[in-house]
Amino acid sequence: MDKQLDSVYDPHLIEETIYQQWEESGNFSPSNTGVPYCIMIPPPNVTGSLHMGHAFQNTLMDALIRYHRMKGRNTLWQVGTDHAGIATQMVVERLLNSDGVSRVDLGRDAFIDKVWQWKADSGGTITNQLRRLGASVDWSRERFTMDEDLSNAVREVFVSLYEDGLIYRGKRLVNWDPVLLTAISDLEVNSEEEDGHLWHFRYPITDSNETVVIATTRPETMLGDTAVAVHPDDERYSHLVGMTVTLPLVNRVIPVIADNYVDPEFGSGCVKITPAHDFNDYEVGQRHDLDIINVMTPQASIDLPGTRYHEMTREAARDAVVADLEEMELVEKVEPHIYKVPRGDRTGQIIEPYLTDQWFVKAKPLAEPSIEAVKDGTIRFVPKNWERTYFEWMENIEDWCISRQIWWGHRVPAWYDEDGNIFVARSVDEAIKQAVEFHGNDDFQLRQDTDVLDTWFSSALWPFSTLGWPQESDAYQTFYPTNVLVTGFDIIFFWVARMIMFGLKFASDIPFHEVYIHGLVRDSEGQKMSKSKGNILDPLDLIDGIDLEPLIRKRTTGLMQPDLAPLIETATRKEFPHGIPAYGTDALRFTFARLATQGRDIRFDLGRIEGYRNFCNKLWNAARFVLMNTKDVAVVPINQLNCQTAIEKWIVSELQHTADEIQRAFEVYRFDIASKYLYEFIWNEFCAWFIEFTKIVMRDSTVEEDCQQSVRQTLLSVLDASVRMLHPFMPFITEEIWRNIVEDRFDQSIMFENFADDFDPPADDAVSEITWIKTVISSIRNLRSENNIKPGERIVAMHQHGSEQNTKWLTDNESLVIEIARLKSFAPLSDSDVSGDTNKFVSTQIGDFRIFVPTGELENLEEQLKRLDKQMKDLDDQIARSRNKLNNEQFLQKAPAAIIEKERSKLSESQKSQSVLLERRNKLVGSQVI
RNA sequence: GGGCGCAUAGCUCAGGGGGAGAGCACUUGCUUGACAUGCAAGAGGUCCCUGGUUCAAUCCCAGGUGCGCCCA
Repeated sequence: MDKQLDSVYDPHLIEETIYQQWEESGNFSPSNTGVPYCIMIPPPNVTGSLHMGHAFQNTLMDALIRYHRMKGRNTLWQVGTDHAGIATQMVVERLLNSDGVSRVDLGRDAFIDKVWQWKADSGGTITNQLRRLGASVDWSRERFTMDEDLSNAVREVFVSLYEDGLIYRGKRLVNWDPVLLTAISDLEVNSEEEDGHLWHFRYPITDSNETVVIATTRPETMLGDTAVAVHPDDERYSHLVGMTVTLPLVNRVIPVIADNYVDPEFGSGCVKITPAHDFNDYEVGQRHDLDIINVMTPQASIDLPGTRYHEMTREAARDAVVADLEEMELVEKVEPHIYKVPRGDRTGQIIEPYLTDQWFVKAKPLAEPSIEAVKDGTIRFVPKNWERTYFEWMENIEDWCISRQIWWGHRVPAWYDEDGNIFVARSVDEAIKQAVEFHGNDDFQLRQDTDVLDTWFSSALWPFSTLGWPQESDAYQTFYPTNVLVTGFDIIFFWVARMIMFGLKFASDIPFHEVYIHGLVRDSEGQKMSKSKGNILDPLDLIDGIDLEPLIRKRTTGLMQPDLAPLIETATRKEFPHGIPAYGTDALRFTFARLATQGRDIRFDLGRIEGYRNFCNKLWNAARFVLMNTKDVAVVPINQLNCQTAIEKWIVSELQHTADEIQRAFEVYRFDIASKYLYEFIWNEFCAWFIEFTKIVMRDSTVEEDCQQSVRQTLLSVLDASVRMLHPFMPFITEEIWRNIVEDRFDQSIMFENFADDFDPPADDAVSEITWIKTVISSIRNLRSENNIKPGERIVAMHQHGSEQNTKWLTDNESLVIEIARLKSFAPLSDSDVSGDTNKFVSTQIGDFRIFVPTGELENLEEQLKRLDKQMKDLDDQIARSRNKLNNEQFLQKAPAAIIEKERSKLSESQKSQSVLLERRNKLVGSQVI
């Protein structure tokens, strides 16, 4: 070994260098040999930075990619970022505002230039963070949704949907963000329950003294009421239907109508109908042909010139309306009331249903084949139950509002003439051509639609636009459809469904064969991580570590609610009293893999990552040991080893078993299982036993040279095979160890090596042999510990009643038992030897094989008796259960023979153990008497 | 109101029709020549409740309770 490995693994020393080497050597690009394997990265928001969800998701994708690359596939992990229209515009606008400039001052073109400039300066944050994670994405193919070719794809799709009648423009109620001044899709609105009130107002019946009580949570909208509605079967009000009400404050005469929408149990059973400001009311209005009266400005203040409410904010208007009605004694009562408040997911502002002209995608015709593709198994969700969520949404799909009244994004490729005629075209020239044709002359002015498209519109094309579509590029031909999409359940609607719809429509095929849905990363309390809660963990802080004070600063600056800062600080001090230590990328990645169970929540706890950092250190030190002891030994694939000893055959067999399980787990996306097998094999078999065994063999001068050499070769080769299998989860440490295994590997990479040297382990009883030897050693250790024999003290142990095979195994592996169990000798014993001086020994039993160990000082006699009694009680219960079963005729008749046989041997084992325990107990009691 | 999910050790979570598992935490003892980020030995569970199917249920089925999420 040329390089001396340090005794503590320090990830910093290797990670960044190794990644640079990988990237510079172009190792992440497709090999162009083998069966294609492709994953599309869910493009992160270009304004964003890496959060725990990204880190988790990208770890899983990288594991898949590296696994398949090592399996010889032609692998592409397509990377890129999303222009994130609203989010990016907000970021840049905020920057401008801090310089005292507004977006409007600047004008559209200049503003967009600013955004591009900002993107060039700081848009690379997240991609650089991906590098720290070790993501083996093909950087040479990096794409951005606003790139020219991707923008072409967007225009192509828009125009062709329009030509197919699947895109239309219409005046509809949409979710309107009064701060951003744009429509947003219903998926971008979150409704949470909040405290409010339910106001009961009396509306006077026209030309009558009677009044009718309506209940509302939003009094200010009454200014736009155009009806009052009751349930058709509600006898309390049936006499009113068909009459009119004179709306107070504005004195509009409006009808009383009957509609099933009304819930007679809610409030007074009588509701006001405001079609311009409520989605349900809008529907009612359509059914009853009601007037639609808009009373608000885009900024959500009242727009009723001539009234005192004009230009009031909605909040002020609410107070004013209530006050005025109170003055008129038309307020029946006010109750506290919890109701759902819709808020924009970007601004947190209350969203207004607002009547505007917008562009929509007609979703149903696109949804149908998309539903079918999942129903018939062309696309599989993993875990499967997410299909229900998908179907639920797809089967009730609403038209998709795709226009946004912002500047940053793909501008709607539609042009209008002065008369409002629409020309949808791939370019302005084409639009002009259409207009000329339409008008028969060129005497017109065209202006392009000022709206841009929803960011998800371009994201929906990601699987094929990044590969070159609409060109029939090589990449597109090779890698489409992609193999698997890895994503969270929170964007099944936003993204997964839409990619399927557009993929089927435009690429004539599904975008991916499988959709692996992972859980969401939460904090150790199970809370969603969010800036406002102050419980964010930055993956890079877990990798590099962070002191407490900077961590607190990070969590408490830039809060939307700064008054929460003290609370956050206290909680942070409590949870991380010493800050966060540096765990390294591999430990973080392995933690994610171990946590990737099929549940919907992933709780992230520092205890876990600490454990897996220790695992890195364990592996590191195991490698150190192996390398120190295998100078001048050649590494070979496992299936070419010629094992000389049982311990080699055993470890190789365990290794292959592990390899089988890991590969099985990878095929079904069980990263938790794959990583668990790796951990168990490396720590509990390779390190805990095999390395210890090899120490004995390598130190034993009586062992023949070629046998020792064989053990060394196996030791090195199993390490080599282990780091290869671990590589998809822990790319850095495995690369470093692998390179150290052979000197001339220093300029190569483990990432192209075989994942596993699959073979069928020979039908050899080495596994039973070594498993038995391990049990013998453990049993002796157990006796030592229970009888307070000092760990370092060499003792004389004896055995009895071993079968011929036991004896042979023991002879063949005597030094292993003697050294590891710290014995002076381990000799057979006759019955007479034992009975002669029973008090001097304690014993235990493996089947018929009995082990005797001389007793140390008998301390804690009481405690030992207690322990024995408990063991005996457990055995009694076990014996009773087995007897019960075996005495049951039905069981003997119907249970499989193997089960019955198992039960019999269980019974006899238990009875034997029982007698041994009894003997030990008698001895203990006897020694007490003496 | 509709849909989905969860309930197993102190904590976080695997598991699976026939002997209850892991990591962390805990107890005890150890500088055993790779590793104290370690070694060894332990303690700890009514597998939420009730009923059903079965020779056999922690697992399958039904109902209940509690918790969570999504959609309206």
